[in-house]
Amino acid sequence: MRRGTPTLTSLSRSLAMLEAVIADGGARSVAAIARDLGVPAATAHRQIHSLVEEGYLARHGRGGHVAGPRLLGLLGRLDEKQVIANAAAPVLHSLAAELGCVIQLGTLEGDMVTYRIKTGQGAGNLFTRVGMQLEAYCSGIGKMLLAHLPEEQQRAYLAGGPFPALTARTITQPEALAQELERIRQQGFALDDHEVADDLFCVAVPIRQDGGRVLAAISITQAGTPVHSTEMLVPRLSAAAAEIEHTAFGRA
Amino acid sequence: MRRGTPTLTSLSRSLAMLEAVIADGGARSVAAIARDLGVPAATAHRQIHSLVEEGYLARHGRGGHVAGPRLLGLLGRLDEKQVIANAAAPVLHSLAAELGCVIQLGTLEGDMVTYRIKTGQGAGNLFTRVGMQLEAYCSGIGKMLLAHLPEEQQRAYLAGGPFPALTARTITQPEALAQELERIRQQGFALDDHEVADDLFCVAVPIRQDGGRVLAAISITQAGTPVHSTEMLVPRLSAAAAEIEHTAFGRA
DNA sequence: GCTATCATCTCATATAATGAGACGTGGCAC
DNA sequence: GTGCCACGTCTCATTATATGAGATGATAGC
Repeated sequence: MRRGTPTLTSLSRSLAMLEAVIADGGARSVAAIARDLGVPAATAHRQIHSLVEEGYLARHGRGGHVAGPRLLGLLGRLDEKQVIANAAAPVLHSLAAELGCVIQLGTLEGDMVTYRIKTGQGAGNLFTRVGMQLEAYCSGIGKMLLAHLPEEQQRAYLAGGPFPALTARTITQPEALAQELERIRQQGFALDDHEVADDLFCVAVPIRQDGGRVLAAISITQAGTPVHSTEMLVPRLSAAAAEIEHTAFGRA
Repeated sequence: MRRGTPTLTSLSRSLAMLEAVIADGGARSVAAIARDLGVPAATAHRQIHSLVEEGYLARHGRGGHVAGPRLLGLLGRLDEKQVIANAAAPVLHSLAAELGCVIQLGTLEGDMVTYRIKTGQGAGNLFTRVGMQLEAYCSGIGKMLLAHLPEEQQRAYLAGGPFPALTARTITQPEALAQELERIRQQGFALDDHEVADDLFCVAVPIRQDGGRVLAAISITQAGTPVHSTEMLVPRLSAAAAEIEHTAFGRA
């Protein structure tokens, strides 16, 4: 197993077998796959049987195989947005530790923001939890995501109020919200200026795919008197976003 | 490795490791994962290293790991539509063999139908090939998929003509096509009555997710004088569709 | 500068994967 | 009906491969 040597582990053989079975949509017989891969039929049968037992493949009809529940489950967690979350997790963890703030990552599902990552300390009564869904109009992440909705959907959202006030500063008027979204789109970051809770202040920036579609947003939340300025936070967040985008979508 | 014995293969260990790493979004250290899984640190390191070499994981920053390019590639081939194609392949193969016809599965990407499966014999000059993209307005699969577009998009499609005639029977008028789509939606199947080629006749039914969204369609093509009646084909196709839906979306 | 934690490497050992062959089965042609 | 062929399954001796303890190097925290 020296470096550079084309390794020959049982794992690589099994994964190659898995992909070979998946590749043809489950139609070809095991024997045919075995021939293609140049492995003995008995070996191919044993490997595929193991993959079926593991739930990574599932038998279907006569000799066919399709992706199994465990593989689908694994990949389900890796949809586009989850890919971002996976790429983001380590970046956000270290940034949160460095700044001593809570950092969150959220995505828009329908009208609601889903919080997928929450890391760091220092925003005592921030009530969000990973997996929680919140209305979009009042949070930094939510407004950022709304700001980049297709025009059609954004109009529909704005028409779909009401937008109850959570604090005295919550934006409750559709017109004001529309202006705010426009401003957010232009300046590239969103502020939650005590709009969701009286002592919380938050800055959010978008995560983009290939510089285009906004699929997620990340935010830093500070409680009470802010210790970091917006001017300092935006570039830091943007740098983190760039790193996340690169990890999630760049060449591996 | 007797039957029933909780097998302890190196494959299962590696897959468990893969999932453990993915599960936490790549944040936890290898040592932490090793403790959680109760395996020696050296083993965990070696396994993860192998997975990285295989391209199923990728290192990220300090000690973090995220999904690797090969795993993401697997995901790409297994998106929603591809999941259907995988589930459908064995069903369609046997049905095609049984009926002695060509059976195809297609999905709509933009304005074009992508043919993902083509199986069976007996439609000599049917020129489609797997992976080929064709205009939607003239084929059974295409019309079925158009019929279940959101109203907005369907209107846009109909306004986006022209629809060149491929045969004397091709529907070329937007109004006529709109009526045809409405009829298809109501009767639950689509006919291609020599609209795409002079001697081809085809019946198509939809594949639905949870009884709702139409994500794909399957069709039987007959050349020359049909040997099977539409009345006989529709239930057979529908049964196949039901089986595919169950495999793709039902409990595994 | 010291210590604790983590990552990496080596190596003897035991385990698990391998592949040839034999057997059972189903489909198909004649 | 009969024989043939391709496929799936099982066994078993052999060998390759994964394993885990421990030693070493690298890093962060105190």
